[in-house]
Amino acid sequence: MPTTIRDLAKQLNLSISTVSYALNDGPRSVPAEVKEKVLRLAKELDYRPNRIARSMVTGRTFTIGVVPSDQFENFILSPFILDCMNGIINECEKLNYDLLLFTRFSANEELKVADSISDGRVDGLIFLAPLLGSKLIEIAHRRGVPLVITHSHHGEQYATYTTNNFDTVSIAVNHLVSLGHKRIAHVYGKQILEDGIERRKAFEKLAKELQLTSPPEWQVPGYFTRESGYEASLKILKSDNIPTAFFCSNDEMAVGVYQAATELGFKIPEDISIVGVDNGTYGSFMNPQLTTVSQNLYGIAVESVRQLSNYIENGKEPTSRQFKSELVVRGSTAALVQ
Amino acid sequence: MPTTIRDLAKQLNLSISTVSYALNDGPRSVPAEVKEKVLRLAKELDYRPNRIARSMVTGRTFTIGVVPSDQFENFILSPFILDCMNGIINECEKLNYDLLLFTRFSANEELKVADSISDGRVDGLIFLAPLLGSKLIEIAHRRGVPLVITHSHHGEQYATYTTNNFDTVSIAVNHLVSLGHKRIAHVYGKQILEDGIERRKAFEKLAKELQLTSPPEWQVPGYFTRESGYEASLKILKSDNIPTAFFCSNDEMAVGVYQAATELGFKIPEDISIVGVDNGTYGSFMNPQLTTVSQNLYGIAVESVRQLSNYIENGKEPTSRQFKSELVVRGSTAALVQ
DNA sequence: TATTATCTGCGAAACGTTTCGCTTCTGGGT
DNA sequence: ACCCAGAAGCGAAACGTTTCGCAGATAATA
Repeated sequence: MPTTIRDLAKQLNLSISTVSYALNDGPRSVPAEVKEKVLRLAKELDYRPNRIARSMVTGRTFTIGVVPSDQFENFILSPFILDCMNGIINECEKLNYDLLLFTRFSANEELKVADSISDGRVDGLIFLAPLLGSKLIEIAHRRGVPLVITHSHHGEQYATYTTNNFDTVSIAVNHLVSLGHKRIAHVYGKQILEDGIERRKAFEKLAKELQLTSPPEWQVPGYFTRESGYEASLKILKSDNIPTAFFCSNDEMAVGVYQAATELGFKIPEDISIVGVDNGTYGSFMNPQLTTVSQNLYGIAVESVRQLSNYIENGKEPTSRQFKSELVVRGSTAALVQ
Repeated sequence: MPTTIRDLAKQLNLSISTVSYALNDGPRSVPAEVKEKVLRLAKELDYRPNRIARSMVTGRTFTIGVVPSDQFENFILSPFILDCMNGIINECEKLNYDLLLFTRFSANEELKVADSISDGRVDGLIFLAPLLGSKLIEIAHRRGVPLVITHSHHGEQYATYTTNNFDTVSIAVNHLVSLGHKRIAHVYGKQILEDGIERRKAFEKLAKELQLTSPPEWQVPGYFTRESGYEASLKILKSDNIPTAFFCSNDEMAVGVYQAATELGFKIPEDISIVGVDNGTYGSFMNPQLTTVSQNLYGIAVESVRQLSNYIENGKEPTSRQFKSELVVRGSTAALVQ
């Protein structure tokens, strides 16, 4: 059995409270020699406070919970999630939080998950790009768990950290247009995620405004995964009506388009230009490197942790923020040659 | 304030213990109607047991801690770590554990980290490819925390889940040799990780045995990162003595070599063959796709979680296992044409 | 009928902390 | 000499559970 504070008190003929004050440097003072005695014995007996017991009385756990969106197997493999996680982890390290990763996110156990995320183990929650219909947020909120949301809104009452999807798409499409492209296909993402829906709408709007050639059969559904990008673009590329450029709602799908295009003998960017969204790590691995719209996933993650922490520690209400997207021109886009 | 078991007991004029038995279906029986009454009120008042309090008395947290190796910034971005984490997460979900990700892994705080990982918040620990000199394992072990180690040994007394590095390297090198390559460079990995050291030794041994041409200036140091692979290979590729193939101690560095080679106008695999290790997700994104030695990172992760869990739940001592590596031939290697 | 088992249910201890209220002692200021 | 502030220290409550030991009632066994 590990040493407890009681063991220390007994061996030193001190009360538990005095030992506690000595160990924690407060909230009451103890004479220097007593403190020293206590610390020495603590070290000798390899004492370390039981965090569970401490949490029990203080109500604090110094742990932040990360809730991935449900129905999202292997979510950690998604470069999008990855960059988010990286920001969260690094900022948590700075602010001295550990991270609890909830694993039971299967769709059919929503209530169990709801209990799991609000059972006192965390000081606050970060919802990572939650699905649109998810009730978890509302439940956690009602139960008084501090929370912030990244990459989605879910109502005015929540603090959200997002980008403006219309701007994002606009940046990508205008880049293509400025290179002379008018015939642009869109591989859109999951339609149960805010980003997926909004970007699709944005592209439709822009296509009209900019008078692009982009018939319905060039609007193809992906699921924000490489495979889906591959499948979706394959259909278009095998048809007899081929666009000169692809706008992909995220980088992963863009990678799939690369693959499809390359397999069919198209050269990137000579035959086909491709733009993605996210500026994930993968993109720069490609050859040619992927042109993309950077979402500052890292910064968004950092900010959401900061605000959550500030609420937990100081009660300062987190305020929503929308981040700017930014064009990252690399090798997968080129001027159209007629 | 959330509803407590005491609230339920008071409202129902029952004792706390009876309510507890009703809620937990044991360890003592309660009449059906009482149980129903309790469950109904529990639902009505949105009662959910405080997990901290439960842990306090049971000593169980149903949480497994993941300890990344120290001095490893942005570790989650490493595809190697990623695949490990993915296996861990998925298996934890199956076995109903949540995951605590320790964040304070800065080198200069080893003792703090040591306390952090052994303060009662987890039922067991997984050490993810720990550094060779790390004292954390020994400390945690001494303190009685159940633990397993992946991708490293650290002494007979620990349960470890690894691959045979000599075999791994041998598979890669023999593949190259079978294609006619004799002039092979090696971008080796971090020399504070067991994998880095062992693979380097293995390559040296094999180079001798197979009478390869691989002068010292072709043994270049990388740090298991893409950047380091790029830098390391650049030197070789810019010299006037160019190998026909590169063996890279992991996929990430191989990606760096791709980049360097491509920039300098070498064609893969026509001019230069490249083999990596790990079979990480990235490799299949490359063009041509990377030939690699698969390490079954996922399986290793799954097994380590299983064994750890089996020890926690049933006291069954975890037993070390060594996993087989496997050649995955893709597009980055080709027969040597002279 | 007497004895023993089973069912109900309660009270209280225990887990390991933090912290409040209280008492006693010391020393400085009038 | 007296008062009061502050220091030093102790005991106990509190956090919210689980579970043990007991006791009384009811049912089963001989």
